[in-house]
Amino acid sequence: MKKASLKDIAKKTGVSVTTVSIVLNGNGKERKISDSVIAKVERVAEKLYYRPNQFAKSLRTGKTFTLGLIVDDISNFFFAHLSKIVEEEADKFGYTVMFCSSENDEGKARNVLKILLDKQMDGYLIAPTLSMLPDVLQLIAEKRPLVLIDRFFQNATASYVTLDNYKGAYDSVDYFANQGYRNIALITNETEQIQMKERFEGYKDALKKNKLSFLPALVKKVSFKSEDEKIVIQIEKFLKARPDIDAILFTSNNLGVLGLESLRNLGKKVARDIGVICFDDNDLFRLASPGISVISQPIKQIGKNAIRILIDQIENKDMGQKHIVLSPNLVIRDSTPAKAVAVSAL
Amino acid sequence: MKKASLKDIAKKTGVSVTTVSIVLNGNGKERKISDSVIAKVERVAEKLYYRPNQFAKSLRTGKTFTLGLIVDDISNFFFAHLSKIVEEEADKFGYTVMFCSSENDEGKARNVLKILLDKQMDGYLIAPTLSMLPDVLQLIAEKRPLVLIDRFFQNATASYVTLDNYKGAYDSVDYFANQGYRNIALITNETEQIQMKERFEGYKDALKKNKLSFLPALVKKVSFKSEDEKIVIQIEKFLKARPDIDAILFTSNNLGVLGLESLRNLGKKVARDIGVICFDDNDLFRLASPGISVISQPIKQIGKNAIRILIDQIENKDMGQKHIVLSPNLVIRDSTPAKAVAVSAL
DNA sequence: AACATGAATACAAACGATTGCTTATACTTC
DNA sequence: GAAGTATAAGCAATCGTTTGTATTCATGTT
Repeated sequence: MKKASLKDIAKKTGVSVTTVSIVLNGNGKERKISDSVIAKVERVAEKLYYRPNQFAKSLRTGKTFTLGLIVDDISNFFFAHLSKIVEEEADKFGYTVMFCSSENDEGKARNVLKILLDKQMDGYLIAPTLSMLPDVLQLIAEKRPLVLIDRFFQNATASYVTLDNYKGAYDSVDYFANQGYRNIALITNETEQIQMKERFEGYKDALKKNKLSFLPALVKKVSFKSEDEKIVIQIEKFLKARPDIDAILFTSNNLGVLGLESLRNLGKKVARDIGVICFDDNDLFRLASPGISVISQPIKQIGKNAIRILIDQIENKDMGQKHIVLSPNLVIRDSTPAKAVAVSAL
Repeated sequence: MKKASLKDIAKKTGVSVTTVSIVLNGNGKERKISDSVIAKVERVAEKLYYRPNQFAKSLRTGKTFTLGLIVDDISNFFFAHLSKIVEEEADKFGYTVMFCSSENDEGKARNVLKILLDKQMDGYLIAPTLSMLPDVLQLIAEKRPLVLIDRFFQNATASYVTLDNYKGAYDSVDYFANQGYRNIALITNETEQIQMKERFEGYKDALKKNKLSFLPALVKKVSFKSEDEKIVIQIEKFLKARPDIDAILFTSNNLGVLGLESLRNLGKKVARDIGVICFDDNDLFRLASPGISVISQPIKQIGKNAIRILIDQIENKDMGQKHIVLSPNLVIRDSTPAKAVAVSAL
C-alpha cells in the first residue's frame, strides 16, 4: 500500500486538507475545529498509518530537525564517543544527527561537507580539516548555524568548543620533567591544524620552563599519506635514530596506539625503558599494563556545550560568537614513573 | 545572502526555469540547449553559489540518496568500524549515510527507528534489537529496501548479513579444550538476541564434543540495566564464586574489556591464571600484554555485502531475500597458552 | 506556397505540506 | 431586523524542483 497523504485523509473524512493539517498538528482545539471532526480525522489518520512527508514539510517550513556532524574518523575512540554524546544531547532537543567522517583525507573531506551542505540540515557541528575552510566560510556567510569542535580556524568568525591543547601538552611535559625525564620526544602528525600547533607550542614552552633545550630532532611529524611508509615503521625509525629518548608525548590517540605497537616491536618496555603520555584516553590505555598516562578530554562537556550553542543559534537566533576552551585532565597511570636520580646528585 | 533558487538563475539569465533545470542537471547537450545558453546558465549558477534544494528535489523525485544505519552503540569498536566501512561503500554508489545508535535501550531504539522512518531514506541498514520487530515488519510490509546486519529475526522475511556465531563460539571452546582447559566459563549478556543464542549453542556443543559437561553455573548472563550493579562488579562476583574457572569466553568486545578490568581487580593474571577469548577484535586486545585471543569479525566484508545488497534493492528492485553468513576468524594470541599437563598423566 | 521537420526553449502541473485570508453559518444585541 | 461577532471550516498560494507537453521559429522538401 502506498503512503497516505493529507489529501487521502481529507477525501476519506470529507473535510478539507487544511482542516486535516490543523488537526494532525495538534492545533484543532485552538483553531476551534469541532470535536467530532477532530476525532474522525485522527481515526482515519491512524487507520491509514499516516506519516507526514518530511520533504514537503521541510520545503514549506524550512526546518529539518536534523543536525550534521562531520568528524575525521568515526572509528577513532575520541570521535566515536563524542558522536554518542552529541547524539544523546541532540535527541533531548528533538533533533537527529546525521554524520559523516571525512577520513582525514583532504580530498574527501571537502566532498563530504558539500554533500552535507546540500542536505540542508538545521545546523552543523564540524571538526574541520584545513581544506574545509572555504566551505566553512561559506556557511558563515550564509549565517547558517555552525559550531566547530576540537579545532577551529583563527580567521573564521565561528563559535567553537575545544580543549586547551596548549595546557595539555605543557602539563604533560612539565610532569615528565618533574619526574626526571630529560629527553622528551614529541610524536605528532603532519597537519597544520590549529590544535596540533598549540600542542607543539605547549611542548616547547614547558621544555623552556624546565630549562631543557628544544631539539627539532626530538620531534617526529608522522605522515598519514597512504603512499608513505606505514606509521608504525615511521615511528620505529624515529625511535631507533634517537636511542637517548626517555619519554614520548603522543599528540593523538591513534598515534599513541601505533606508537605502543612500535615500542613493542623494538622491544622497549613502557615505564621501564621509556615514559609515555598520550592525548585522549581509551580502553587500551586504561587497561594496558602498565597503564598509560593520558591527557583526557572532557568529551561529555565538549558535546554538551557544542549542542547547547548550536541549538541556541538555531532556535534563539543567537549568533553571537562563543568560544569555549575546556581544561584537559592529566591522568597519571604507570607509564610515567619517576626516574631514578643519578647517584652523583645525592 | 539568501540561497539562490532556479528561479533566481532564470531571472538573471533571461531563460526559463525549465531550461536552467535541464542545464544544471547536465542534460543541456542532449536536450539541444544552445551552447551559449548553457554557458551563461552555468556561469550565473556558479556566481550565485547555487545549490539545489534537496527537499524540493526529493519531493518531486522521491529519491534522497541517503541511507539509514541503526546500530546499538556507535562508540563500540565493532560498530564504529562497521559504520566507517558502510559509509565508504555507500559513498562509492553516491549515497550518504545517516546514523543513529539505539543505545541498546529498548525504549529508545524504537523511537530512533520511528524518526528514521519518518526521514524517508532510500534504504535501511539495521542491527536490530528485539523491540524493533514491529517496525521492521512494517518496513518489510511497505517493501522498503532493508538489510539487517549482525543479527536478524527468524520470522521476518528480510535480507541479512551476519557472522557464523555458532562457529565462532564452537571453535573457541574447542580450542580451549585442546589447550587443556577444563572449566570453561561463558560470559554473555542477558538479551535474547539471536546472535547471543547461537554463541551459547556453539559453546554448549563444543563442550559436549570434548566430553566436558555443561554447567549452568559456569555461564554468567550480565545485566546491562542501569539500575543493576556495575558490570565489572557483576563479573567479579561471578568469578569469585567459581575460583575453579580456568578459561573464559566473552561474547562481546564490551564484555571482554570490562572482564579484563574485573580480572585485574581480582589480581588474576590472564594467561598465567586464566585463559581468555573474546568476540570481536580491538586495539586493546591486539596490543595488551599478554595479547588477547579473539574471534574477529570480517567487518569489511559485512559492510560491503550489506551495502551491495541494499543498493541492489534500491536501484535494481531486486527484493529477493539474501542471507549471507560470514565465517569468523579465530586469532590466537597469548591469552590462551597450553595448560601444563598434570604430572600423573605422564 | 504549403507543409513537415527539427532545434531551442517555455508553460504549467505536480510532489505534499503549511498558512494567511475568506467565507458561511449561527447567535447576540440593540 | 440590521449589524456585529463568534464559530467552524475551506480556498488558494507557496516552498523549489522536475518533466510531459506545448510553442516558436527557421530550415528543408515537394
